[in-house]
Amino acid sequence: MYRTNTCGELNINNVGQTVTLCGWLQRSRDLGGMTFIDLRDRYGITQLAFNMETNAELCEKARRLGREYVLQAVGTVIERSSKNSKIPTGEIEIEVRELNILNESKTPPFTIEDSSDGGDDLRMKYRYLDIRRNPVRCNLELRHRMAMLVRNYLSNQDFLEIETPMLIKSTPEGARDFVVPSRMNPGEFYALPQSPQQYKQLLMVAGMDRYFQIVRCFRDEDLRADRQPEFTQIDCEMSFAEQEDVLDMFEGLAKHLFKEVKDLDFGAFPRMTWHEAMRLYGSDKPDIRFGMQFVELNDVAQGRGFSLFDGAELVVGINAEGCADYTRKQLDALTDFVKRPQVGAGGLVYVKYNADGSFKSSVDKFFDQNALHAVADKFGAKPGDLMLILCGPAMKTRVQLCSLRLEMGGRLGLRRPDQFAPLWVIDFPLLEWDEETQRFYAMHHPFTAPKPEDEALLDQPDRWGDIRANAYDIVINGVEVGGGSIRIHDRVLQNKMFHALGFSDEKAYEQFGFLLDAFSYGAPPHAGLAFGFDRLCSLFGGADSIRDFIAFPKNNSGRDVMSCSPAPISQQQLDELNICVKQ
RNA sequence: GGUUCGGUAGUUCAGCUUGGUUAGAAUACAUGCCUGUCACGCAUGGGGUCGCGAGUUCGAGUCUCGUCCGAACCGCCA
Repeated sequence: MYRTNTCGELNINNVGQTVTLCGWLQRSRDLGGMTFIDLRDRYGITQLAFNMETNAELCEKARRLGREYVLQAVGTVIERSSKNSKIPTGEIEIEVRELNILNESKTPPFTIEDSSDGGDDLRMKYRYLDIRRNPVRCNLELRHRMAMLVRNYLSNQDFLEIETPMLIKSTPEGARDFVVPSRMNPGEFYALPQSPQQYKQLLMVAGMDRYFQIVRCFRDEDLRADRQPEFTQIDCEMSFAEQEDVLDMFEGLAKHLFKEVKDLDFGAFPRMTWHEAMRLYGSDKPDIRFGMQFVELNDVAQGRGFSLFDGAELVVGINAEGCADYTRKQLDALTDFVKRPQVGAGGLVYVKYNADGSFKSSVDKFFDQNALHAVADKFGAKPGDLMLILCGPAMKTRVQLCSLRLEMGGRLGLRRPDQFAPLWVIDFPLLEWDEETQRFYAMHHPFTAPKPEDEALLDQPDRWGDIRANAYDIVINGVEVGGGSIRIHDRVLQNKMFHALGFSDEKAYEQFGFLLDAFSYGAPPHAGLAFGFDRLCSLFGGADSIRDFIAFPKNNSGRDVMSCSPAPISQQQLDELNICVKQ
């Protein structure tokens, strides 16, 4: 037997016991006459004590060991003469009588400590060392715990976890597919699933009326801090369910997680239509931990001779409470922020509501004090507030102001990671016009059902952009953590949808024939939702990046810097696959 | 495809604005001393292709251009 106990569990009650511990050498302190070793495993740290007087040979052995050596120590649990209140095992130590070196270690390239001195790149290259660190280990433990909670919750609600294939057919809609060549079928390719969408709908046709799967999904698109080419979804589908049933069920799941993990209780999650979210926050995933809602100013801002305002489709702003004392330098920094290419605004108009009740703005030439007062009233601003205003094409300007709002929220400390503000965004548009290809695309996916009251608009091509979908996203702290929709189960409606997307009957059948066939054999009404599990974990873990909630993530360029993949394959492999690589 | 920031000791960084002697700090590492440490302490020591390439210059870590790598973001992500 390698060990009798872990390095995290022994305390004053175990004094006198003989134990065997295994772990890694975290740090050793050689005081000359005695040596202490902190032995670490994933459960904690226990101090090993060696004394020159009682066992000189063993003490000599202990002082020669290096960091991250793998050790096995046999000894007696004794009470420390000087205790350490900072760790759970701090009242005891092990008086070692036998010490075995299970393995040596090179000095690691960065310190295995909570605040490592290692940069991201280095940590990823030696990820197996990085995971020894508490913060990363805790993230992975959190992920495990949340996965268990999800499985238990859904299982208790009669959901079955059913695996779906990883090698599937490529579809042109949506994200780029990762493709896998088929050796036995020269010139043909599988795709890795972007989500198990069609299979879970087939499972509904198959009568498995409540399905879920914690499943890996793949999208060949550029990465971000919250986007990896392979990521994990909690993928769910229900038959005989209306939108209300789905929202209830998964709001329940979210609440269950909040309760179990964070001990937080929530009432009903607020709901906001997509149009409202865009109008008030300029985003379909608003961060409602703080207010600072958009105020539209066309009526008070236009007609005063300021051509930028007068010519704009929309004049819209936010009120930053208590920021009237912003200096010229701070205002310039905000202007620079909105003028960055990533935001793309032409400029920023400010109105300071000074503490003495007077106004100072960047448009004083066009707006007298009364006019500025009218603007301030529109915002409901108080003395001491700072109003920030953008103008231009409506949607574009809203999106720009959204960036500014989030920036201000960040500067003012209003986006606290320990605070959670969930909501549902509902009634998404069904179709989205794409300028580049001059056609409509499904905003969610081609099987999303329109709202029944908007269905008739599918017969009026000029109104396609106005059709609302029975689609919904769950948003927490400005993060889209999940989304879903009512699916189309009616063949006629599905055909209209394909028609709107510019699919001929033949093309639609070629792409989705198996699903359409299935739908002709008694498809039940069904609906579903998928959570981004990595995002959910990072949100609960209080981090902006999902990378440290994935054991072995890819870097910005989609590379695994540890294994050095992707990598070329041999000519023999290429030949077998009938693939010719362009030089 | 684009924008921004970064690349200097094993590691994290300073130095670059204003080019000029032997490129520093902390930490890690090594050696020695030290019997109650727990970020132990003290002393000594080794450790550098300043990402790479070209250019400007008497002289480049420092300035210019290119390139590679990393990070954040825009595009993209049904």
